Amino acid sequence: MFSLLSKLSSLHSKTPLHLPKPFTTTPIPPSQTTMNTPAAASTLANLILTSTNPQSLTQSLLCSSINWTPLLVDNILKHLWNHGPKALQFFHLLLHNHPTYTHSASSFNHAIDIAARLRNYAAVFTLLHRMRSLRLQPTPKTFAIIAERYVAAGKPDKALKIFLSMHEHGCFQDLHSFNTILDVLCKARRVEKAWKFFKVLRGRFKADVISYNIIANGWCLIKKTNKALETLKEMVEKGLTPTLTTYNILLKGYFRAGQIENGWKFFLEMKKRKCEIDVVTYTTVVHGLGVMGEIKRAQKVFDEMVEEGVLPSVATYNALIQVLCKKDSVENAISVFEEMLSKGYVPNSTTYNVVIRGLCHKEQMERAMEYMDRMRDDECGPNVQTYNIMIRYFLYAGEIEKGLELFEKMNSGDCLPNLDTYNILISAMFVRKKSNDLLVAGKLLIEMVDRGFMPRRLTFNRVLDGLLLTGSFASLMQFKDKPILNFSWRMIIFLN
DNA sequence: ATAGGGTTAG
Repeated sequence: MFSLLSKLSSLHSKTPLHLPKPFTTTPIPPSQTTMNTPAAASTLANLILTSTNPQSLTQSLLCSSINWTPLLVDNILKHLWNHGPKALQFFHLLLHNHPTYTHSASSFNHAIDIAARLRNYAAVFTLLHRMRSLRLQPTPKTFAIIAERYVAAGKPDKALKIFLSMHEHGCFQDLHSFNTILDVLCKARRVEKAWKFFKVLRGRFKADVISYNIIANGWCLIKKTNKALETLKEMVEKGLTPTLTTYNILLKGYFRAGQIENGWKFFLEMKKRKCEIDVVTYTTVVHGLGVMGEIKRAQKVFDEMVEEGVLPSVATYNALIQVLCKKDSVENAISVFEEMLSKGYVPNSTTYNVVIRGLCHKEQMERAMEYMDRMRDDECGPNVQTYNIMIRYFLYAGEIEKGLELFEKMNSGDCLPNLDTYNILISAMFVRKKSNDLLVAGKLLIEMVDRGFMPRRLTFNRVLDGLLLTGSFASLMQFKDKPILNFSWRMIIFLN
């Protein structure tokens, strides 16, 4: 807590420190005038995470003169993304207690997203109504968020229902929002449902090329390339003209379905027809050929694009580096990585993650760690995916302590573990058959549930069985008493 | 945040 405070004051050392009121127990952040830098959001997020007393947290966030802005609030909510309950606690704390600050529509959207992800639909609708009473009209984005969460929770009909009732919430449906709901369904692989819905309403919304592209892409995602073709045929019959995006969708569809020669022929056709193929087209082909092990051809296409004057993007490099890692050698992948640097490209977290995964796969954990450090030096620090890769491979190699060490590191910093992290760690706690590992698994299970993540039933049963068999259940129950209450409450819901 | 290209293990 005090190290946090010193970080806060070092951020704004020129501003005087406001002394806490005599009765407060929690240190108060110093006076801030422009506290909306990413660092400030991270510091405040950590303050919220580490606080155990809601009242003193309220004091800290309200008594100080933090200059609350929508951007700062949004950034804090993003930091707390993988700790939904804390994120909502913070949002409500400002909503109900701050004398002057009012949340923006964007912050409301974040809060609604988090509440919906926790499947707390009552809270979602309360927030929706609160938005309206504050005269912040819910936007089409708000409904897209709710629909997406409904679909993810296996309730696509609820998603359609909320879309159709948008106007009752003061937001009218148009072609944009129609396309959005179609995309939400398709991305969640509910293409059949999207297609039926589309056929009923395409006349009313005057479906355009984008609508058809969305549906075609959906069919491609579930590897039904023929269905995509049929859909596009229908589109042309309706007098709509395909765009380059349409062709790129189909091209990707062939490769994804493993129809590599169809994809290749289609690519040649695109070139012959003189439709201006772009960087996306080339990236699709490089990746598509590469994953099928056609490294030479992939490399050739990459060279060809440069000759044709189409500039590769970071995504193109990422595709090439990935397929080299998988089907060629990490060393060749790394030389492409270095080549990309020398040409002035700035690698992103995907680039690093691809390289790191390649190294891990070749059991070169130390080198992988070095690339993790390089990420820190660049602007993009290691993200959840980076940690998950490293932890997974450490555990896989039997280096459980190192995996746990990395977990502790992320848990105390500003990169919170997600559902994958917990699943990876918990399942590794059963390999050594040590009773202490089972205890750790139990703690992880409590922690994940406390943060709003739902364990799979199998995970839950394995952990409980393990604890009961080794007699560790009692000692687990002494692990902090507050989370356990929350834990049992949630478990009742979980077990119905 | 209206459509297309890079991260995911088994």
